[in-house]
Amino acid sequence: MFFLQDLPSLEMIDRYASQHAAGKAKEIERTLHTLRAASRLIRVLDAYFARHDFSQLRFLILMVIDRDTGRDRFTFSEIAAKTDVSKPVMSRTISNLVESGLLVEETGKADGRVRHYSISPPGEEKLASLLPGYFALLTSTAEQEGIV
Amino acid sequence: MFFLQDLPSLEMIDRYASQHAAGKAKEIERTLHTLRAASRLIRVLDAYFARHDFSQLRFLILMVIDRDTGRDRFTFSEIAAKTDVSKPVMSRTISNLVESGLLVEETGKADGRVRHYSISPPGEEKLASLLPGYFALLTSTAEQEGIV
DNA sequence: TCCATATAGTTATCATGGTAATTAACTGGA
DNA sequence: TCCAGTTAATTACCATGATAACTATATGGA
Repeated sequence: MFFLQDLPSLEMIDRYASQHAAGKAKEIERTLHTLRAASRLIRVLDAYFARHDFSQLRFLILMVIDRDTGRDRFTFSEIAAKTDVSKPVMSRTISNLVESGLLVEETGKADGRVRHYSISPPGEEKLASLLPGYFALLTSTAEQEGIV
Repeated sequence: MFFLQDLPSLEMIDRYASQHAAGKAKEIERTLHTLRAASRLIRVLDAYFARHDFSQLRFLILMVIDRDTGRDRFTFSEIAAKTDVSKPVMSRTISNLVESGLLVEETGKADGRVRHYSISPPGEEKLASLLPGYFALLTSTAEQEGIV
């Protein structure tokens, strides 16, 4: 997350960056602006999921499993690859989803190390209940923050 | 942070969002793209500060105190207002900076509740040592991720 | 004066991100 | 066959974000 209420002015950026990024002040300003807008959007989304006793990562895990209409089971590694978080975080988060009954776990028959996961009916319901609000926030906040 | 390696395709977004955000698929796609790019940049910056035994927030605190050329002391509340994090996080992070000698703390004479902070010479040095790499990453990563 | 209320900051506790080290299961060559 | 190396996932531990509850100090009216 990036946290500044007031972004540095162009003049300040120039003062700081002139030695090592001369002439890039305008570019840096735009990047900081985008960074702050995105951080705020992430915060809004996190708060939305927290209000529903959920988290963005749990939501995204359900989504990446659900969105592939051709398959219903994915391995731990496949999910991890789609979501770009570290394995320990994925491990903990998936365990949470299994404990709360939103994912179903099966250990691989061919390879005993591999865990397979599919969405349970309650998982489908949870995902469906969160999607409208998610997309609504995504569009409205992005507009407010000037991301789009 | 936002975590998806593969963003949902336009078709998927349409399928998910059509009921509640009809016609906004293109907009949602752009927002998700920006969100992912910003998350990656934040991760790169965090890694940069971690390599230097620092954190983005500690850096930003030094910067907001330093950048105001007209003043050298700021109260806790002033710093908190400039940086948009919760008070407990600010409290912990400032304590850390004071313990490591980068900030100097004084308790207010007029009001015993208020804490004033100024940057120490080592704090100035630390800030100066981090600035070039920070702006370099900001420009290069932003370019790579297509933020600019 | 003195207490109720307000304000500044801290402490306690939790959630969720990370890396390093570990455990469990598989694989391939001596 | 069997063990050295590899791969899949977990455990242990830490950093940094949050909210709720608390402590310490100040203030203003009876």
